[in-house]
Amino acid sequence: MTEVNQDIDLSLYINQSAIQDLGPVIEGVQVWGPVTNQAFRKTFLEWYDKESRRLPWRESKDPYRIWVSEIMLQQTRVETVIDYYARFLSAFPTIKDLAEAKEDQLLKVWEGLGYYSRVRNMQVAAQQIMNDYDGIFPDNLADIKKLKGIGPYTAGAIGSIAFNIPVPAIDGNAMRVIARLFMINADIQKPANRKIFEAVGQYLVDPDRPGDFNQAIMDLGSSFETPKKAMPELSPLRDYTLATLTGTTDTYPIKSKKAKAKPVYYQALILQNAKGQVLIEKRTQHKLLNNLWTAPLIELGTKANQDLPITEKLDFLLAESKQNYGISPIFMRKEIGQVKHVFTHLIWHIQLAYGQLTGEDEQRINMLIASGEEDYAWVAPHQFEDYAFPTVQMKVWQAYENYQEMQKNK
DNA sequence: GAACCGTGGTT
DNA sequence: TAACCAAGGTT
Repeated sequence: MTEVNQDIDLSLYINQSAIQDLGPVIEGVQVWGPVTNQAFRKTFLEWYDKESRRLPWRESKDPYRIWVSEIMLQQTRVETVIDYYARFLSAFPTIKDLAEAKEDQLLKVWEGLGYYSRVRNMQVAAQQIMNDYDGIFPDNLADIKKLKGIGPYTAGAIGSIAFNIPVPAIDGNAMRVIARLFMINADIQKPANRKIFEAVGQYLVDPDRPGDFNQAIMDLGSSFETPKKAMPELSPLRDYTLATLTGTTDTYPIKSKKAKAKPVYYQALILQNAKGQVLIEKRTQHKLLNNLWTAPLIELGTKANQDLPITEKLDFLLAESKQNYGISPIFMRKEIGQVKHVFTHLIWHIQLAYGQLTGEDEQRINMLIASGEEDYAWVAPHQFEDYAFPTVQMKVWQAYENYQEMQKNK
């Protein structure tokens, strides 16, 4: 089989770098030998001991705390996580608290952090721990991997950090660092290629200090070995990193492009009752933003039927609100603003329409709410603490507020 | 295995 | 500004 890093002949660098011996070929990757590996770990961990970042979740080895931090950090920046981390632990200090919490409360604490299934899965896992492991976080990799929301990376991270299990934690940082170490020509976007990095990572990881080793990779990946504008010549591993030795840092890792986000068009209904409260709806039965609250949304499709004249569009809205909500606002006179929100794979374009409800409409809605079967609620502006809103809805509130300000100034 | 699932910062 | 990116996992 052709080597994945055939572009480079490692043997040429022996004694021309920190590489001293040749090792095995692992998943097609020619790596350095045991002598170099020992020196590499020593250099790396000495750097980590001196230069590691001080982060809240590094103050404790409590597996629960490590777990919470690892879930929050998935696809999320360190600076963003810090505040959420403190608030989450304050709201749910133990696994038991998490297992017994109400979902609405969970989502409220997670509000704005995104990828909301993370916190739902975490609660399921907390319940698994209560039921299957007597409330004690499992201390072996096989059981850790059984927990909902914990995949190969997170299992490795928790296992190595909290329990000193000698395994790698292969995330984006690790794949980038390892790809540059050995000039690995494998597309890190393809799931099948992750086994290459796991195998090489397993070879590299320090068996005595796996947690520190894995966190050292995180720190390196966020300092000198960043995706863009890397400063490889300042890295403690510069003499071990083949991409640095050959000036090819920007070539690695190889990564194919993702699909572009597609537009979807919506109308948001800002429906006011006599008290000036606005109707909101819980997104049950959805996958995106499930169980979070938004203004009633009417999907118009993937094409802007923006070409419709306003009057026709508003007639359409009246028909839709009658059909979807059983109501006919006495006036839905115009579009009062617009919101654009970008998700990973979707772009929402939302037009806001304002309507005042008749007493009859309001009564009908109130009966729905009182019956407990429909997920509607009235909220006063700036009195939102009881409901979890996604960021897109916060933008809708902002647009509505802007409209009200404009009216006031007229 | 590809598509899905959020948000905010950087380039 | 559009594209890319960040300590991924589930379906």
